[in-house]
Amino acid sequence: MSSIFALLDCNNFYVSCERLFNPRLEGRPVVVLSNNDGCIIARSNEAKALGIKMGEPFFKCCGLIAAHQVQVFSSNYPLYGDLSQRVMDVLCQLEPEVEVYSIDEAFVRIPQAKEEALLENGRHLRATVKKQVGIPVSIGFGSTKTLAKIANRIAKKRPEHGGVFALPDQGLDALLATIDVGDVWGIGPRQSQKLFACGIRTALDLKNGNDTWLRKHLTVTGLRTAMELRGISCLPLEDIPPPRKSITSSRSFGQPVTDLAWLREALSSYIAIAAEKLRAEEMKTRCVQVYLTTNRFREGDPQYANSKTVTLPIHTSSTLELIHYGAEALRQLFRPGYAYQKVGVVFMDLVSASHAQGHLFYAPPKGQESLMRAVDKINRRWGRDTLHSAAAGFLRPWKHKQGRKSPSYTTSWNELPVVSAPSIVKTTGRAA
DNA sequence: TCTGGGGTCCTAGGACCC
DNA sequence: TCTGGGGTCCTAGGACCC
Repeated sequence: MSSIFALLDCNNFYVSCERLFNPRLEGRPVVVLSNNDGCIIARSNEAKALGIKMGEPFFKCCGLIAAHQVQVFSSNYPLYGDLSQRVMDVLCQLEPEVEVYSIDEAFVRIPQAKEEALLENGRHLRATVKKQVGIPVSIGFGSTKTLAKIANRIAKKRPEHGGVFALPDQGLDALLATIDVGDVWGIGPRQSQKLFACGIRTALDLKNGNDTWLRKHLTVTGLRTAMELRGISCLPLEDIPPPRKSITSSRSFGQPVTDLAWLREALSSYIAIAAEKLRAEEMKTRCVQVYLTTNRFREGDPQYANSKTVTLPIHTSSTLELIHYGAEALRQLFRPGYAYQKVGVVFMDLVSASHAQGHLFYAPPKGQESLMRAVDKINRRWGRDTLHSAAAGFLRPWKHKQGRKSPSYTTSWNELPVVSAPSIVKTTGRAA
């Protein structure tokens, strides 16, 4: 029996998370910034209406933001991650076949049904998430993932549908003719430009494109997208996430760094973050890539960017071992006389911890695994960085900016929201 | 002054093999 | 006059996603 895909997408997710604990933000323009308070990565509808663009550098729209009293927040991933989990939990309780696609999106596979039944189901999901978590979502239905994406877009952009929309069988082409080809999932700016130049301007044009031409100019992924627009499902629901292939950790510095010792500190702390994730997923790595780069936007400055990959004797998940190899790679990469903007680490060649190969002639340092288990346990209980490698430093002058972060309301005991009823209780705590 | 971070997939081209 | 064909594996770079 054929099935239908639904895409559930949280509206302006990070902004909605901020509003949940700060209702005064309702109806006002709000934006959330990327790490290091660099770019705009989430906007309320009011902020979008002001013309603030996604991905725009913060410093470029400061004027607009001040003039309209736009509320600005640093990103608060512990909060967003926790609320995302709650949304997905609700969804999984209501639907058996769910693929969590990103922090704010999930695909659901449901049996084929009449349009009105789909819409009814969607309205129920939407109301339940709103009631139990408080986050507004939009839901779109289509016969493939790509079509569900388009339906979701229509649900979000056209308020008359009340946040839920199902693509009809009749008149689908007329709808696709209203969608820019660049707004189709999988068609990015480069391909969009190429397609436009060749007269393919809408989703309908792409759907009707010539297969040989599409294969040649957009590769198999582009052809797959066209097939999906025709209602031929090429992208299955991945309700069991495939094993992860790499883990990255990197940050831009709050200010340029020239000194190898500071770079090593920063790198060590990023390695610690990535290694913690590695252990949390019960995996090990044998391949560590370190990279560093100067600020490419400062065209007058001398530029340098490079990376080095080292292969370890055997797989490991020990922060200390990984820092050891990472630091050596960094030492080889480092060139004096540059103002560095970022270092980062990538773990590749990941295997499940229980399937890691041993080595006939190499014995890993003893006691690392139990040490790391203890460190993780302490940090889970008392907060990240309660216990960390000395290599990751203490002063951390390189640390990124995060000047406008809201509290971690739902994940830190010290930052719980405080609700007060002034006529009854005089609060002594910090106001929420 | 100030421009994010973390992923995946695909292809072309080189190295190497028989 | 005349220099094969077919295959695998690896990597760097590009494109896309949120």
